Amino acid sequence: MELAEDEHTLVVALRDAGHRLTDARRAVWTALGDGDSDAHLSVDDIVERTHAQGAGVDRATAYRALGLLEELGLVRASQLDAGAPVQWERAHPDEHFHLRCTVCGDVEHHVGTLVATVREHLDAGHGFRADTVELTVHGRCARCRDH
Amino acid sequence: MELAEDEHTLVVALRDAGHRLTDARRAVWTALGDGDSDAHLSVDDIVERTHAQGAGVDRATAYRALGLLEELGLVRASQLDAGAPVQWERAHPDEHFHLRCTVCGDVEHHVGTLVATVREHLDAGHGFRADTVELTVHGRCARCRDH
DNA sequence: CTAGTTGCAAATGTTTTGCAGTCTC
DNA sequence: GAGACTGCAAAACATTTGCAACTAG
Repeated sequence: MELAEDEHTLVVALRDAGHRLTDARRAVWTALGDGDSDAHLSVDDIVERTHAQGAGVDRATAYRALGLLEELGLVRASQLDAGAPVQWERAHPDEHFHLRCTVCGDVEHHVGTLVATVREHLDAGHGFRADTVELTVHGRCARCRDH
Repeated sequence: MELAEDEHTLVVALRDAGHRLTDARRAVWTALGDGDSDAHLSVDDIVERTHAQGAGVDRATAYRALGLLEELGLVRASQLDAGAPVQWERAHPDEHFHLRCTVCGDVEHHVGTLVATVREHLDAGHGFRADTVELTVHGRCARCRDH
């Protein structure tokens, strides 16, 4: 049931944009949904997971699939660390941003009004129409803050 | 006068941390101060400027110098576009973030209370102690918003 | 003089691209 | 069947590193 719903999202988005549903795209999409949905996966992580699933996808193909899914608004890329490989996650309807703990390395999502606040603030006060708000905070999480 | 003050900042920071003042570091620092101080320069831009100044610095050396100056808090790196080369600017005492116009490509600085607001919000409401807040907004600036 | 720095060249790691074969629609 | 898609290998980038020569303190 969950799987079916997942696939449905993918199928519809691809077809509506005139693209084909292929094993590779399905495998990448599935890999992003595995386990905890908060996962931030590098392209290599994703490729690895597709192999574990039995439908091994090539790295180049994974890059192409992710690029397409990003265009379609199904996935989201973030550069949590400059220089490090880009990390991918399924797009979430709520705007959120990333809290990266520099001690334990954990990445949490933070959903809230903050992004909307930023957007309004800029529109009203600055005439800037925000499309995407990329907010990453590095610091120490509640567990690690006292060392 | 302005140049002398510039250099002073650099000299003091380097010496206090036990590093040497070299032509290469001075050239990189100067390159970042050239022209409009709002410039966001890639490493290649910086190298190019050092050559224009007459004190040509190697790319590897520029990377090393920037890494050091970043540690000393004199410069700041930002990844305005995932995948694109990192861009550098002199550190500014005010916390600010970047507004990137997707039409004209311009990058403006926005100084204000927003970053502090984010920081407080996370500390009070979430127990997260923020060290660095990286906020980049992509959208259309006041000039380009109406196409 | 001596350890910190530099330039050059080569290595690393990520992402992109060209192309012949494959598979979806 | 036609054109979109894939895998493989090679290319293109940004960034880092090893090392011998150089130089600031």
